[in-house]
Amino acid sequence: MITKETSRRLDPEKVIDSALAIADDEGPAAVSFRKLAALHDVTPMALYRHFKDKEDLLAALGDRILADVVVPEPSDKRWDKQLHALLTGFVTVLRAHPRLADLTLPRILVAEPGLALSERALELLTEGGFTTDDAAEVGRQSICSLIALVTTDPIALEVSDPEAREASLRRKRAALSSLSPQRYPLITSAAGALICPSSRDRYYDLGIDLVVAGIRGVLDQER
Amino acid sequence: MITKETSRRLDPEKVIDSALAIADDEGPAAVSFRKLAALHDVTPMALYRHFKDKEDLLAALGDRILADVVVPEPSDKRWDKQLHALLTGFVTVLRAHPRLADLTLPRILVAEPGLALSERALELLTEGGFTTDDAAEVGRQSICSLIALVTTDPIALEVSDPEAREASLRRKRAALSSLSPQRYPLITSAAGALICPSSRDRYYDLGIDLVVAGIRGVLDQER
DNA sequence: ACCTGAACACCGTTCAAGT
DNA sequence: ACCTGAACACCGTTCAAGT
Repeated sequence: MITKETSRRLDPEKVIDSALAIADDEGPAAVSFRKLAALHDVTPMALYRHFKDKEDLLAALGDRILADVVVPEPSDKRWDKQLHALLTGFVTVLRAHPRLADLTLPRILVAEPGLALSERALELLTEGGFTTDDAAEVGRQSICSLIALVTTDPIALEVSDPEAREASLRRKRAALSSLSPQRYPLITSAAGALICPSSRDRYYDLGIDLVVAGIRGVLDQER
Repeated sequence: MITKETSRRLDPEKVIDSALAIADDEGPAAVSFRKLAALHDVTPMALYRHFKDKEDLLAALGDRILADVVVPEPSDKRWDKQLHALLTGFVTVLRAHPRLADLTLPRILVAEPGLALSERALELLTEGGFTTDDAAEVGRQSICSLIALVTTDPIALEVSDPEAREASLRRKRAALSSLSPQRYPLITSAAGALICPSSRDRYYDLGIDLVVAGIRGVLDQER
């Protein structure tokens, strides 16, 4: 909920609260200093005391999201199982803010929970057999893939505007169903799955499985 | 290059040329109807004859990029080798416009070369053993991962502004080197690889390998 | 059909000034 | 230290009008 603040002093954490609410609802582009200022009964310029510029404000949103990351305790399970659990936890955090997952990428090696996640991922990857440098590159790309998974979640998008969502789905369906089944037999027969996966949990399970299986795969083929 | 147009009639294809040049140089956000209008000696509103709104203009950029996609002829090689080649071709096209790779996602099932690519990918995935629906979901996520690979290419970003790039790298390096090696031993020792991979070709080879290995992996574990 | 002109409702950000 | 006010240089888009 976006509620109007009426306290005397401007609290940057409360500004971030508002910004997060707006961004969740209408996307990061809808966040503006002017809107936030009005919400907090202050001049737009007052915000520049606490945020260097808009990029800095969005970075604060990324940090806020990453604050929810928890790193599971090491267990006796195989390294790849533990990595799977670690990445699943990361994705769960991102899923709370589908339109904002991107904001976390530039903050992962800055915000503390991002660092803890990264360090643990590198531990598990080296335990699996990667060199430190290879672990770094593989880990980096895995994080990017998982962020993309959430960002392009075809179900979550525009939850706040269900009619726009329905309209968008109908448009896509119409476009695909107008294709020639002779020329595109597989696309037309898989139209449903291409537009929108059957289950959201299945979508995420598959996405995470693909990432972890890819990691195991490149490890095997390098030996 | 962004050059000024002086023809009588407004040619939408030439507007797209300019828009692509601006977007490549300064990012999609820097593309504006007003700038394009000035470039073509026309009122901003004149562009609305040819583009419904800004989203429509960016969609045209996505289509323009996808126009370069070529689908390799079927060969006798294994399905996964052929898929690897198909996806490598796709990534090569995207790499020509690192900041714009995102624009292609909503156009893949609309623009003809995107459809041809998708149909061929589904053929190869079903040949590998996926059901049509699973092939659709796996293909979808692979495309998303590869787009993310290009979008987050740590080397390509801000090529137009090399000093900003250097400054950004220096800032990241400073941030990582200020971390405690006791608390983050792997991050600090892998700092170089985390900030910027050694080789660009290696970066892309690894990214594509991860995707294809992931596909093979989930296929095996489902049997 | 194709383009113009003026206007509306927004932006981020700088600068100088107030308390 | 913290906030204001006015201004600058932008945006996308609507509407009514011109040829």
